[in-house]
Amino acid sequence: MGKRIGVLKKKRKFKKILLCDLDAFYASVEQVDNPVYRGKPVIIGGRPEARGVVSTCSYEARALGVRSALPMAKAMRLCPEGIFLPVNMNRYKEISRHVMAILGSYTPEMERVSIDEAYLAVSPGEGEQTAIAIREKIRHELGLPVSVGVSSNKLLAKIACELAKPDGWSTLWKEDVKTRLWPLSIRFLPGIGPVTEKKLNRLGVKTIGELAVFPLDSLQHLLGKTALNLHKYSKGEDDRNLETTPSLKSISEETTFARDIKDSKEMKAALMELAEGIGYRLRLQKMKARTISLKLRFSDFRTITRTISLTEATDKDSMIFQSACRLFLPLADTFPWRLVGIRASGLENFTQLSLNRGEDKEKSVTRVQDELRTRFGKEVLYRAQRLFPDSNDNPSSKNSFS
DNA sequence: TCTGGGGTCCTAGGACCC
DNA sequence: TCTGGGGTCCTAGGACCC
Repeated sequence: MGKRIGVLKKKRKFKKILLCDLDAFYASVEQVDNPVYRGKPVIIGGRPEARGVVSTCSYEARALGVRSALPMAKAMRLCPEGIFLPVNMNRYKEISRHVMAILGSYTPEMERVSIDEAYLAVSPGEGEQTAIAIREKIRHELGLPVSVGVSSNKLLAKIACELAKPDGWSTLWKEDVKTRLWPLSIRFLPGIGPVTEKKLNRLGVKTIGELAVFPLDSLQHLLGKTALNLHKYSKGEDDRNLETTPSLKSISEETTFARDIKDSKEMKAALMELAEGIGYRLRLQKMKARTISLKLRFSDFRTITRTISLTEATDKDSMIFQSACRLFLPLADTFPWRLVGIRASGLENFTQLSLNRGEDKEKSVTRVQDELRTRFGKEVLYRAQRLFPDSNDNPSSKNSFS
């Protein structure tokens, strides 16, 4: 009887899922801001002499073989006529806020995936019209191309968007799985990168269709827990919900030196800057971290991490710096170093209980510094610290490795 | 050709506790 | 004299994504 009721239950109308992804976002923003760049190979990235890589490039540059993560020096050889620009993150964030506001005006159910990408859930009848409207509105208000995929779940929406790029939109439904999903390379599935692709290729699995008919138990042997998800994906199944309010799990900053360094003093200065950056962002988020990790990359590109759990969560620059130094100490003679990073995890929300009256000197100095940083940026803060070194006498700066 | 930065999630071993 | 089993936390490394 119970089963019978289940069968009779009114069939649920499922929402449509849209994935909106701005095309070559940073490069497109630069082309909108500077019309002379339009139709030309625009390449955004770090300085080649500082070992920078390509962040994003316009489709004109892609046609010449330039790709994200390519070393800038190589991009310059591939594309000597290219327009090479530094990353102007503040500008991209500003545009991103505008884009997200437009997307949010179509539905409250939105998951922001990154600076240039978001999932939307809309009523069953509104998928295609919304895709068209969004593309027109973003083009009209901001001049930016955006691709949109429409389907019944995140996976198919994502792949539909991928297939629609650049500057298009498309759908990909469950009934299209065999004809349109299965012929695609397994690299279209989220979670399959170069390593997993190679593993699967060795088993003779190259397309999503081949993955779908591959025995699940052999797949689990090879890939563990992810096998089950991939197997579902290969059949176009995906039950992930939209995460409309994702929680932050960690905050990290890292820096690659322009040249490998050997000097512990230089390392200390770098750690200090990273610790201050992370402390600032923790306080901005009103969070404290229970775990601090140090990341080192050596000149041969070998990378190690060291982690310490604190007895009490912290948002203090000095505590983050000290923890990083403690982790670094046993490694102080393992140079030369190429990269150093600090990560704060085990994040806890906290609400400030004490008012300014009760705060100690370090706290009040930090608060003033944070305000400077928020208003004028970190370069201005550092200049102020050099001009008024007294304001920089918080305990952290007295620490050293020995 | 010499390989960024900021994230998430998974695995696996060991410590520790009951 | 031989050696449990489960749960949780911590740590290190790696794959992947944008």
